[in-house]
Amino acid sequence: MADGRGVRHRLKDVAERAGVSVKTVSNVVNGYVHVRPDTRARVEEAIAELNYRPNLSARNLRKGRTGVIAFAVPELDIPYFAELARHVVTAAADLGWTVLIDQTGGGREQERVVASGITEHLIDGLIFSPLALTAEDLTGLHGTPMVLLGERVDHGPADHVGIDNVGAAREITAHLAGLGRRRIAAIGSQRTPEGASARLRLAGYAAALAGLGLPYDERLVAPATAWHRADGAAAMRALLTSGVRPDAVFCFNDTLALGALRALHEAGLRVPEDVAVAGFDDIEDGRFSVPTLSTVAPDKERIARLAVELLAGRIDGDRAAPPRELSAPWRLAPRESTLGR
Amino acid sequence: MADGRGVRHRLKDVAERAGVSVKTVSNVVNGYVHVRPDTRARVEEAIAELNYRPNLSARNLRKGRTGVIAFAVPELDIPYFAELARHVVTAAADLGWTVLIDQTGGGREQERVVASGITEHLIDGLIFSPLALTAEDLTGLHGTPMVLLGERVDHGPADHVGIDNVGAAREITAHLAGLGRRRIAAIGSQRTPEGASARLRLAGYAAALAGLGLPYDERLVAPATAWHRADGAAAMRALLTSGVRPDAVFCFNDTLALGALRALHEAGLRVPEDVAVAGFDDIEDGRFSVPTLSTVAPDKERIARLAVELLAGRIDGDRAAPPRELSAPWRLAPRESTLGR
DNA sequence: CCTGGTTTGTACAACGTTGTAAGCAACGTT
DNA sequence: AACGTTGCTTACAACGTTGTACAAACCAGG
Repeated sequence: MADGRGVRHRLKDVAERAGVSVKTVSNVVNGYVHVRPDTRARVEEAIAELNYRPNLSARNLRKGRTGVIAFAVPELDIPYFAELARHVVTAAADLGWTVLIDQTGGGREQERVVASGITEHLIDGLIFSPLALTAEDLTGLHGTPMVLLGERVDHGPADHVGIDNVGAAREITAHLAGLGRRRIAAIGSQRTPEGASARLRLAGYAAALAGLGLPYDERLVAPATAWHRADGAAAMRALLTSGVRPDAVFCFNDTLALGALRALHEAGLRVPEDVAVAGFDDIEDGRFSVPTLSTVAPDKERIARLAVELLAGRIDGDRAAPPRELSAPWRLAPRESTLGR
Repeated sequence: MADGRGVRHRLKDVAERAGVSVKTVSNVVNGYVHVRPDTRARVEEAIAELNYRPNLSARNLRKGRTGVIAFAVPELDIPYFAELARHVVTAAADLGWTVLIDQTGGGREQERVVASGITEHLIDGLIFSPLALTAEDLTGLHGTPMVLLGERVDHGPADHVGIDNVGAAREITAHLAGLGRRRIAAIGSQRTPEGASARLRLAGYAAALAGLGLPYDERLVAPATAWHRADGAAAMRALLTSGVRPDAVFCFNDTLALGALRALHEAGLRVPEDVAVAGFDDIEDGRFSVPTLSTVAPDKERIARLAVELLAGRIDGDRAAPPRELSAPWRLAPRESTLGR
């Protein structure tokens, strides 16, 4: 009869309607066992009639928990982060958490604000993929449990999930060399302290060359301040006009590689016949680009699940335990941009 | 001296340290004007020393507001939604709101759960981009202010922001015809009730043909259940093997178009010489694909801003006012996939 | 029919915050 | 000197929920 939709009701309203105490309704709502079946039925009926929904702010205040974790990324529309976000949301939902996604912009100050807990008390924990933050920015502020992703703050004061960047970069470089390429360029190096991933992938690249007895040629290493498509295209153009003529190029992520493909196309060069191209991240775009993109495929689902589980463990368990370092698997995904059709 | 990081402090702690009442601290925190400078200074010092942060759950409980709005999309890693999400987060931040991003999966039941307010009391409002939901699913449940995006629930019981799909589809089809193409195919039609955007874009396509005196050929209209790259590729392949040979194709979104590009490439056909391709959405990928993708570019930033402003208006103002329908501008973005290089 | 245990329900206080009403100075005006 | 005014501060109650402590009702076993 009474509908109640649109109006906010409280435990008290339900209690009055069912003729029981507020706490009994609370017990029903929370699945407490010792409630007589007929009482329970009456309460549930009242709940349904009033369309009662618990006030989460009040519950959170009382319990000291919100059931919300945040996932902070530099930018949401960078495909790698968007895909990762999807997996984090899914993994969190499986464990009963809601995810609040936070966009930092990637600046150090903004990231520091996020880390120091601007959203504190609204979230129980934070999964953080920083770009610019240093380990020092993090020491001392352990208000909220935190799990770090990416390579920026390796061995910092918080739990961390990453992959073996050096090994993966070495393998994909070796893959290019295995095709007979000898003048293998790299796109995406960064001199700034922010470039932790860049540093590791460059190290892997260099290690592969050394292992194969190939020279490390400075001129073949192109920097890229950001890792967007436009930066990849610009770096590729710079390589092509610089006189050195690579026969392969390892881009430190897939968007750089897609930009490089574009620049090679504009220059009238064939991929992979003239220049083989490889990326890193295995984003969806690379499976449908022309040509399809060879890449390193990190297990994003695993990364997300490990991060969520690690965080859940921190929230429920020992917050003082020493930081853990977990590594997710990856595999090589060779496609047309190196193998041809 | 006393650091206090890592420990949670309350107004009471700050008050004791500063030698004032709890309410005075609250007043300082909230920028209340009538606080003597020296008192304010003492309080601020205590706040800094204890690294005090307000408990948002408590504040929310007291104020009846959370300062959080939700943005619900089918999938986060669909580029269009990812880009839209970024704009929503940015627009919301400008107005002092935090955005909680919700992933529905696109199923009707899941969407209904989100709409009926599973997160109720945690959010002040909801921006919702439904795929499967019907207007009936929404009637009656106005617990939380809501703004709808997309074409699924046009003229429903809630505020709505969209673009002129029919007009945009007609224009881009006319653009293809203007290049001299006569056998213009369409990819992305849907017979299900979910396909509201599909229906409108198909109508625009048909209207353009009619206006130009071109025949509407059933065989040139390819269905696609989902609008991912793989579906676009499959639909294109089906068109090519069906015997009808289009000289242009209008895909109802950009990911379909990128898939179509891929399939055309595999079939050895040149774009745009043999087949011109156009999409819809103007996602970042299309600006770097080979060839770059001609498309309809909706003003996503405007859509996001309108939605946030509309929602903010509902939250602060009249919730009973009749639903508003707003339309965001769009423009044609012709690129290589129709113009060539 | 009492005894002692379990089951079922209740009253009260607390979580940390802010709105309300009111107190107390210090001031300038009659 | 008595009187509002204004500026600054405080005590108290409430927001809606759940944990604690306890009372009432129930059930067996003697």
